[in-house]
Amino acid sequence: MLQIHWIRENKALTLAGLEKKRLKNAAEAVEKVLEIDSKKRETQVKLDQNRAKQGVLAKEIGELMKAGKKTEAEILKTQTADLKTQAKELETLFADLETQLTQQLYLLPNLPHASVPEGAGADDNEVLYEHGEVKPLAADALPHWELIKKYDIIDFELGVKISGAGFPVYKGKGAKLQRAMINFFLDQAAEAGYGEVQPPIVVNEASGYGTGQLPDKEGQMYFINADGLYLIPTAEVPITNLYRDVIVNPKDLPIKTAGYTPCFRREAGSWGAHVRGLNRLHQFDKVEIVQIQHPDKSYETHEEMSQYIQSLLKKLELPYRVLRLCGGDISFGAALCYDMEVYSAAQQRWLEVSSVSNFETFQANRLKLRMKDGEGKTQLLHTLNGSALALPRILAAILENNQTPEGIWIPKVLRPYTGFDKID
RNA sequence: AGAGAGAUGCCUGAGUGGUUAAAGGAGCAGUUUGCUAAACUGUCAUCGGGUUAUACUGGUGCAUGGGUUCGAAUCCCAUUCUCUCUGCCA
Repeated sequence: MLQIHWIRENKALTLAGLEKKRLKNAAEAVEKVLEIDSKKRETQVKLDQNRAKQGVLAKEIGELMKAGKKTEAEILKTQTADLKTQAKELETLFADLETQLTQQLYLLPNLPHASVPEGAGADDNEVLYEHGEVKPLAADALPHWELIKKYDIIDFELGVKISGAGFPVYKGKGAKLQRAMINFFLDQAAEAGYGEVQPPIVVNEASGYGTGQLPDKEGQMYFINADGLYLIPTAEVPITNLYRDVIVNPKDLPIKTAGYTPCFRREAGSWGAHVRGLNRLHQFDKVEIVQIQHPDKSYETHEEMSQYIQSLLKKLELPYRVLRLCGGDISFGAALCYDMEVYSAAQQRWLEVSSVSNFETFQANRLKLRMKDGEGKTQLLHTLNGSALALPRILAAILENNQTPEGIWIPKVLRPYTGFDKID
């Protein structure tokens, strides 16, 4: 959430940023926010003055009562009564304006970083870097949804029976490979200095608001009605919310945390060849890395996280590219976002396997995640996160790219974890 | 799930209706000593008004939401959470 006093003082910058993000009616939205804000502050002044008077009167009444001057106290009481009726009106108005302001602010996305390219959608994203050779496959090469049947390592029909579409059952070497990847990613993260956590995979409403999934992406999350809890769409939610309402010591920065969790997404309305097989699931596994950083250093950190994620892809020997998302494609809360995509040879398309974002103070403002700066003032921190990595599409790419007549070769780095070197 | 106790700032913790969220600790800033340490002083949540910025100044905040009262950390109601005991259980 953007900070209202920042918008107040940087109206032009706010507007330009919102337009780059392709927010509809940006000018209108900014005007509305500022108007509510000014009314709210006006009301607060009146209310504060009213309360100040009430306080003075209450004190006087107290003294009169002590002195035994009951009739004089009664006179002052009638004055307080008038103030109280006024105060009640002002309080209602103030609360209403406050709600309105929050609701309006929730509608505003984060402002994009200066390096974010202009653009309306996925076609305008900037390719920053490509790595690895895209080898042509044999004419009889199969897409991963055929390979998993051939080698019997993932069963979608069984998943349908016990849960529904998009909930695959991993079997045999498929299940083992999943477990191997999780351990590999967690070990790598530990080596890179991330503290490991195992967070809950259901979260309350406050956590959903903290990282920005609520209110606008409510429909994307599974909701447990009986207890008012949401299944997490990503470990970003519980891990970042560990630091909700926390004032950290700047010496402890950056705070680096990693965790493995299953992720749940309803993905309402998705269909077609692009969501076939492992391309898009309702439940999948992911290792997530999160950093909390000093505002002056968050862009260095973003670069460092991007390099770290790329190092994983290199070790897995997968061809990949890095995109800098344009204003129209970048997510609601992010100021800067790189997507990592691996090339899926049999599908002949790029698959997003990671997304690393700097949220600047957008989440921290909702989380009330702060530090004390040099002058003893509280200041919002920056939050960043990235997938390192999401398993299903990595698995799809490994299956498709590494298929040979003898079977599917496991990347060398994973072999100590799987205990086998090919699926056949 | 049942009974009892409890929830106060970054942390510990006093406070049972009348100006003040006591006190201590951590952190930070300043002063002093040749460095460190120590000592001393200050600061310590949040929204405003005011100012170029200070200064100055008002409100709110004792788990959350209501209520009683001229006045609530303190009394009442509801909710959430924590601890202890009992029950159940991977």
